[in-house]
Amino acid sequence: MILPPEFYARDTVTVTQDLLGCLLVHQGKGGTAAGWIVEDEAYLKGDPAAHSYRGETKRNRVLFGPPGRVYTYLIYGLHTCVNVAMGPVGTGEAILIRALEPAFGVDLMQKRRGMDDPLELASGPGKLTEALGITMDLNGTSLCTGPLQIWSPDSLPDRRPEGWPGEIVQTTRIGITKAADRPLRFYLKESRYISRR
DNA sequence: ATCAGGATTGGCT
DNA sequence: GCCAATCCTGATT
Repeated sequence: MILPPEFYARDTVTVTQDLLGCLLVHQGKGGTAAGWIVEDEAYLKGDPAAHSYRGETKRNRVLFGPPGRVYTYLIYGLHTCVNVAMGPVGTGEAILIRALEPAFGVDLMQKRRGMDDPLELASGPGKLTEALGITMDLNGTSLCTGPLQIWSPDSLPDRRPEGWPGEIVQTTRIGITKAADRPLRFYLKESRYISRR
């Protein structure tokens, strides 16, 4: 089943861990594709590394809306990254989804990425958006009612992500310069589908 | 109006 | 390991 609004209306770090093993599904142009979430990061209130740190702007305004909405942004003029807006209205917290294990629509993901290796299809924040066809027009849509959704792994008992349920590893976040020491990155220890750098 | 820099990736040394 | 690609946003002049 699709994760309900109540799932997101909880502590951000808790939800960041609970999202591991859940299925990110996108019903987009060209078809549907999905992957298990195996790596993600939390960006909190008062966090210098968070896009919301300097207050609300045109770009980050969905972060300050209700939890459970999609926040997308363009990085390095090349790649789209996808987040879940978190915290009560006005808080501006977020969860960055960093890596997926391909699960459904793998052929479509391969076509979009222009490569075959399942280990490389969605093992990074820019890779996974390309593989699922996630673009900036999804910014602000609801994960509970929109074309991009997150499903509970318990509702799909026939297939399981590698290493789930299992040990969750917590480390520092990747690719940031501010607040680089905060341990807010989480991933499934036994998964081979984690981002490299 | 201008400009520095970024929650990345892929290719080359 | 190093570096270019590529462009939008936010801060500054």
